[in-house]
Amino acid sequence: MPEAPRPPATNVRGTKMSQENDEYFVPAVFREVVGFHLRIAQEASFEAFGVMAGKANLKPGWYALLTILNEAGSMTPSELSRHCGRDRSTLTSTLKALAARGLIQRERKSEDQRSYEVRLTAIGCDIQRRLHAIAIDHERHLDEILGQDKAMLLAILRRIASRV
Amino acid sequence: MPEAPRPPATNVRGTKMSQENDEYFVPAVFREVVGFHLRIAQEASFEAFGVMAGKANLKPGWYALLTILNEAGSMTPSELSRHCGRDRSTLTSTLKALAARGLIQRERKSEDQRSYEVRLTAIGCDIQRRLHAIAIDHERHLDEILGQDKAMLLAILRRIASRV
DNA sequence: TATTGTTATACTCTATAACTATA
DNA sequence: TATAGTTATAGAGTATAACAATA
Repeated sequence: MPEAPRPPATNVRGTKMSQENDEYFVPAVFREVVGFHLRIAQEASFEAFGVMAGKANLKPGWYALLTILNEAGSMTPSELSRHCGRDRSTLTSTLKALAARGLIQRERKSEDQRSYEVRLTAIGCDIQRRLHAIAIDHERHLDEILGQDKAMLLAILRRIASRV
Repeated sequence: MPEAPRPPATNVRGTKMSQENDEYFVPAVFREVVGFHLRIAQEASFEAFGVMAGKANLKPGWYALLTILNEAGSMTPSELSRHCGRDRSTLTSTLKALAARGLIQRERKSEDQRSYEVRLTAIGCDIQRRLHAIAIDHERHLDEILGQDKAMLLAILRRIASRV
């Protein structure tokens, strides 16, 4: 099924290639492969967001957590981990860092002494807002790239995520 | 910009949620965010491939390398790294493992004693074929999900990757 | 000087298993 | 016994910097 060998490309992703239409390098075998293009597009998008956040000295990895908290008001770490789709244990160190920097506050639950509610502090709200502004900016950029196709892209991606 | 707080969801990705149309959990704020859905779709697709490869006791991470080598015939590690869009140093340990298992062979270049050509052995070709069969299978599954929309999705993803 | 492959090192993100303190 | 949060540990996957050999 792999295509015939090709003259060795001397190119890198991001470099214009004379034989291709794409502006980034794609090994011939992967040209029509959905998973490949999904990965490249996802990496490009995430990196662009990360660069913008980095310029503002903000951790891109905080964005999802802070935003979910901002939306929910408060939540336990276990609830948060379910909202992120990641294991509880992966949140501990991040929550610790967020607390140490005063972005979140923890409050023991009276009904269940094992657990506690996490909520944003004023600083946390501010940082969330700044990250969100970057995300909005990034999304606007994607909107420009996507034009009329955004709704269709989202529908297709949802279909992949729920049925694959 | 974030929407109003919602009742805390008790759900996890993959679980049906009564209030949503999606079959997996999506925090309200991220519902129309391209980057979020890109990530979820990419993870789902990659994981599905990984599960299939795992069942055959094959490392999904080998697929790209072996397939590029199969296509090109032979290549130096530096060339390979450029084709993958990763730093040279990230390939060393994988190439070592592939050589140790007899999937690739290395041959010193006469013109440049610093470098060598990597090519698949018969075993390497076989493993590549098996991984490729899984990839084809996976792609067929995606084709079923995508139907007529595949070409459009690929075009949109290429646009994101090259312009973001 | 520049490049190739390698090493050392580190950082991010993720997971599992076991621990503790509660329930 | 079961659950919430934590810890220890590990494994991908990636990157940068520096080194030896060679160009």
